[in-house]
Amino acid sequence: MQKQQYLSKNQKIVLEHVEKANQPLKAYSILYNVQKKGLKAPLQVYRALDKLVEIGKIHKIESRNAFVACKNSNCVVSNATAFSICESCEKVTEINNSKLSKYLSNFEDNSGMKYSKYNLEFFGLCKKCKNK
Amino acid sequence: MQKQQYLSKNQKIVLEHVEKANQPLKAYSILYNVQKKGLKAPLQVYRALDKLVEIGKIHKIESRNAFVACKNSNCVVSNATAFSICESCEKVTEINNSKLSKYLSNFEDNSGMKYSKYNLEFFGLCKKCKNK
DNA sequence: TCGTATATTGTTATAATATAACGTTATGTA
DNA sequence: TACATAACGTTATATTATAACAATATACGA
Ligand SMILES: [Zn+2]
Ligand SMILES: [Zn+2]
Ligand SMILES: [Zn+2]
Ligand SMILES: [Zn+2]
Repeated sequence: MQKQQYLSKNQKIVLEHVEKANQPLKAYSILYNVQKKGLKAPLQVYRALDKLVEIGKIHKIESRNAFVACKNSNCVVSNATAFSICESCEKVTEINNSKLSKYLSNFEDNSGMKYSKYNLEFFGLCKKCKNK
Repeated sequence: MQKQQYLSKNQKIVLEHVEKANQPLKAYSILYNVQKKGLKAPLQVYRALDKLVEIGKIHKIESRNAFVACKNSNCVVSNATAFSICESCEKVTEINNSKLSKYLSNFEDNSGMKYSKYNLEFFGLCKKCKNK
C-alpha cells in the first residue's frame, strides 16, 4: 500500500477545523466542534490528529497540549518545529527562520547522538501584552 | 515573607526521589514511590513538582509528561532548557552547551517578541540504540 | 477480479495526567 | 501579637489520552 496521498474523511474534517482556528486548539474542543460533522468520540479526533501531525499538517504545542495547523509550507513533516508562545494571551506563532532551523538541524553535542527531529518553544510576552 | 530559601518537607522528598532516578519520572510513579514517606495524594506531588520546576531543580520533559532532576549547576531557574531524547529507549539527557544556549537566548525573530524562556527537545537514537 | 495487507472507522470503556475547592497548619516579618 | 504568605492535607473532579474489539474501506499484486 502506497504512502497515503489523500486525507481521509475524518482527517479532512479535523484539519479544516484546526486551519480555520488560527490558534492552537485542544483536542476536546475540536471534538465538540466537529460533532455536528459526525465525529462522536475522542479517539476519532486523536487518530486524525496523530496522522495529521505525522504528515506535518498539524503540530502539537507540547507545553500546552494543543494543536495548531502548520503555517510553514516547507514543513513537509513535523521534524523541525519552533514556536513562540505568549505567556499572557497564549498567542502562538510558528517560527519560520531558516538560520535557526539550519543551526538546530546541524547541531551536534558530544553525546554521539544524531538528531533527526527537534521541537523548540520560546516563551515571552507578545507585542500587545508587553505594552499593557 | 522572604523568597524561599529551604525546601519544604514534601519538596525535599520529591526532589530526592527524582534525583535518585537519573531519568525522567512520571508524576504518578513518583506518587506511588513516596507514599511510604507520607505523600498520599496527587496534589501533594504536583505542588512539590511545581515549586521545584519553578526554582529550576527539576525540569519537565513536555513531550513525555515526565520530570527529571536538573543536571546543570547553572540552571538556577528553568528558563533555558535543552534535552536529547532517544525515541527508542527513552533515555533523556540534559544538554549543557553554552554556544547553543547563547544562540537561543539571543535569538530574535521579526515578531518583535523578546523571549524570556525557551525549551528545546531533540529527538533521535542514542548510541546504544543506533547500533542495534 | 480475487486475495491480501494496510488504513481507517466506529464504539465502549478505561487509563493517565492534572487541577479545583476547601479548610488547616507552618513560617517569616513588623 | 497580628498579619501575610507559603505549604499542607483531603476529597472530588476535570482534562488529556489510549486499550480493545469489530467492521469497513482502500491499494496493489497475482
Ligand atoms: Zn510547520
Ligand atoms: Zn500576548
Ligand atoms: Zn537544568
Ligand atoms: Zn536509546
